[in-house]
Amino acid sequence: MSQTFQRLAVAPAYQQVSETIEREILAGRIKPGDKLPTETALAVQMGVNRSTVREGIRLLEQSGLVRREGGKRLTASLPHYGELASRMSRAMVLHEVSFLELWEAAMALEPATARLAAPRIGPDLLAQLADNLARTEETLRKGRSVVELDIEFHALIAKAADNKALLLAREPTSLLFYPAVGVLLRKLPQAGKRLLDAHRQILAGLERAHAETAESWMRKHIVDFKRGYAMAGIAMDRPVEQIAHDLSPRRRTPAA
Amino acid sequence: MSQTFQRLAVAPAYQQVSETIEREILAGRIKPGDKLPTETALAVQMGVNRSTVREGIRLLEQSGLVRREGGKRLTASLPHYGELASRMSRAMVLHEVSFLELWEAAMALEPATARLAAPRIGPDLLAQLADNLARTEETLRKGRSVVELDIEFHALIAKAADNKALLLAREPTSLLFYPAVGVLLRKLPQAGKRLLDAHRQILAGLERAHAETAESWMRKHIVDFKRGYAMAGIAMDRPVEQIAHDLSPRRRTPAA
DNA sequence: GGGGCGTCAATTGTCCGACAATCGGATAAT
DNA sequence: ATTATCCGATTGTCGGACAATTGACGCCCC
Repeated sequence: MSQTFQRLAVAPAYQQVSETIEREILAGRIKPGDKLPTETALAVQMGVNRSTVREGIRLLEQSGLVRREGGKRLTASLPHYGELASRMSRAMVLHEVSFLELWEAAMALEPATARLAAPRIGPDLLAQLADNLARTEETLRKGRSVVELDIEFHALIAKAADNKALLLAREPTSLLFYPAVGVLLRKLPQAGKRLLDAHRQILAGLERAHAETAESWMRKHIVDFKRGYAMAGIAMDRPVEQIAHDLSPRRRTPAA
Repeated sequence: MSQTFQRLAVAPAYQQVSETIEREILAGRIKPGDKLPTETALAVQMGVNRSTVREGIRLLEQSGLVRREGGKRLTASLPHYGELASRMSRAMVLHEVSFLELWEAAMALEPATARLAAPRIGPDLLAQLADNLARTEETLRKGRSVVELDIEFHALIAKAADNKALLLAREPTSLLFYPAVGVLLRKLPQAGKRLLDAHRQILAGLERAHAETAESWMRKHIVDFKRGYAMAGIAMDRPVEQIAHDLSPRRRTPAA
């Protein structure tokens, strides 16, 4: 009854096409920005039909290694963080991630991000944060949703931390977490003031390049959300579902 | 000189096909595991050619929402974490992430993961960790590379933390970080013993469900890597490059 | 009756050829 | 110099075709 034989892997041609081109890019023989050969040329070189090449190209296109600008020639490209992150967050939704899980992840990521950002942030991002803060205040006064602004605030800090690994690690969680926080803000109006307050303190810490302040206020900020959920009596262990459903209406890349 | 007009987005048909099917899945009208209609049926329903449908399917296939088991009928599916993570780490390599960035991310993620794992880990994973430890010891004695085992050790802990958001956040970093640590282990043989020691302490903490111990030893463990890099005089701010090049030789899914 | 085997239609993977629309660029006209 | 016109190259989509493989059904034998 031994399971001695595995399925022998015969990859369809279109997959091999994709892998072949991918290897060329990964190995650096085709650099981001370079134009790839035309479909017909690829088909001839690889000895397959153009239709097959096209299917292979679709795979690369979705993985972000290749991109069609406008409607013309194919160019190699670096996968965009935004697309990766939004794909990941969609995956998380499908896997029914709960608010608690998001919160725990945010607890690990956001304070650390703030701490790193403090000594590295420059005047430009500080100004953007200040502007974000002002708009948040304004929006809050009008009683409108500050979810996008909240996401932006934290994303700006992540940018300031200047760490691509961390940026990519936190983005998917953030895309789901803050919308989930939005639910809270609607239920618990006073949470808005607390959010604004925390943002102010965090910014203050960053302005003084004071890592401790930035980190600890960020921690309080995140802790607050969980407290808010408890206070509002929202179930934390249930899937966040499609709260963030209408985000990322991504189509073909608009010209640069 | 105002940039008033954006490129108006005309999505090609194959992309619309992909988006249409994706919406059906995201909305839950097609559930993971369900079989999708045949290519011809889809083509007829959407009023496009089968080739076009196929190209659309490739997009979905790459995003993991759809999967072809063996060689037959198309089924909806949840994106696999492993594939997502390895795609992300490839992206990070292309973006030339440095060891320092990975280390900072690991510093944020791993101790928090260990802390969460401590009260949640079950006997099964504890046994697997113990086994991993034994194999690590053995492998180290033989002077062979423990990179895979190291990755596995930390992945097991992440599994024990039972947090999908965190699992997904740390995996891509981990896939690059530990191979980068492998470089260190080859240069600095005594680091192997320190690694083993740390793993032992972490496991001990987990066994006693002592979050503090697990977390603080994990922190020491990660800090050690940076110290090792400094000691070995390896540049930390340079891209990790294709250290993890031969990982993830993923082809089409072997039959279940 | 149940398990194994052949048959057969359905489906996929690949190929071929075709054509309108669009693009890049060169050339001519204003 | 800018605009208009033309031409070849390339992409997006289509139609049809066919071998290989699969799934399902029915048949046969024990």
